[in-house]
Amino acid sequence: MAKDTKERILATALEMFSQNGYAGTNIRELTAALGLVKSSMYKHFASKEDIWNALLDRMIAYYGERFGSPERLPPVPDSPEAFIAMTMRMANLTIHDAQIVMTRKVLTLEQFRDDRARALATKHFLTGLTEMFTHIFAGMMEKGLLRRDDPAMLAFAYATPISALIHLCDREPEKTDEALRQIEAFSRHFIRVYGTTENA
Amino acid sequence: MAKDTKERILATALEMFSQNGYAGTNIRELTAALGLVKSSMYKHFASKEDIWNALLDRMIAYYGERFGSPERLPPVPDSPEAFIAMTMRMANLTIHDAQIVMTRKVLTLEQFRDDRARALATKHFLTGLTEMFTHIFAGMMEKGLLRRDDPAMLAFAYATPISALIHLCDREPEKTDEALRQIEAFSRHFIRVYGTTENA
DNA sequence: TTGACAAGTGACCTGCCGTTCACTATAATA
DNA sequence: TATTATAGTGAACGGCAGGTCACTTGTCAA
Repeated sequence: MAKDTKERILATALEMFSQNGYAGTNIRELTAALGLVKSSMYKHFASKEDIWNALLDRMIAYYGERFGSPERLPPVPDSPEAFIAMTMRMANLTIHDAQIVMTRKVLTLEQFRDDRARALATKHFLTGLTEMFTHIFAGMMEKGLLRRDDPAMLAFAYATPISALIHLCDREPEKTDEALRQIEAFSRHFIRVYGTTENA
Repeated sequence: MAKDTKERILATALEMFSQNGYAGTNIRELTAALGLVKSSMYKHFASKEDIWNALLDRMIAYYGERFGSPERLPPVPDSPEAFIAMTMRMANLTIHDAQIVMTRKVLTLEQFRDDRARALATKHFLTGLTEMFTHIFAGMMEKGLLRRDDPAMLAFAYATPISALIHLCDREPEKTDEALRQIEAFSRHFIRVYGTTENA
């Protein structure tokens, strides 16, 4: 085994932390899953907590480069159907991407004891999505696709129901299909209520 | 110390489990908080897991008797203002009642490893509130307070944003006031969008 | 060829975990 | 008063947790 051991430790730690939590994970199991012995871990990290901090650094950095900069904002859709399609693309990605799912789970489990996890959880679960949709809705209002209203309020009203269904999928993955159907139904409902043209 | 020790153990367990999780809680601290020594716990419960199961039994029973029966459904409001007032009453209760807050937190922390916690979490966070508002909105539509639409979809669209803000309060209690203001603003927005009469 | 270094090992340490058990104190019951 | 059940105690348990360390191995540069 080569130089990527540090990466593999982080990957496995994310897996185990997201399933059993930080306190419920031990170094023996973690390293054994990599075909190593627990003392080997200390060649790469100073402690268990060090792994946790490195993981959080990663998550924070990843979130920042992915959603932090304005140029990363998605393009404003050109039609109601394009808006629904974009929603479904995002939902599918965020529900099926193992990395993202594990990140959400670990933030869920550690949000009450770690301040950085707490802050990142709020971004992931609430403000991040809302800000993104605020931008999109402002654009759609300019294009005449949505009735004029407070884009931030609409974004909040749109992002949080979807977020609730994403959490449901994290909790009960067997309900994923049902949740995706519900997301689409809600998206269509939303367009029906807030849209300007009543096509399809 | 008397016969209510069992109750006090359960109460303290809920406190500690909701803060540090099941794995992050130990019997020594738990009993010490009650002025007892750890071995005393075993006069009341067979094991740590036994405490956990008893706690879950309680939570499930409490939820059932509180929200399970149809006669426990709240009355349908008679005006938009009454609806908003009811929402704020509910929100204040659920955000400030320590017992309820701890229940939500513990379900959040254990939802991925315990099947009963998983099921109860979905009820608490999603289906319970949604069903309640489905009933309320159906009644409000009958009374002509809401435009005719699918009450279940409206309930989902109303309950989940509020639920998201409740979770925010659990995570960052210092944002409680802001969250309550946001809930009221959202509630007014909702009435503006879905209501039939446009009075304040 | 040698030396230095990075990666991995296994034995060992300390400390805490949940749990058991023989015991005591108390208070109600017979 | 003697008996019995209940609640609480403290010492001890085996086990496993995170962590340290002297050591081996492999790689590569000097």
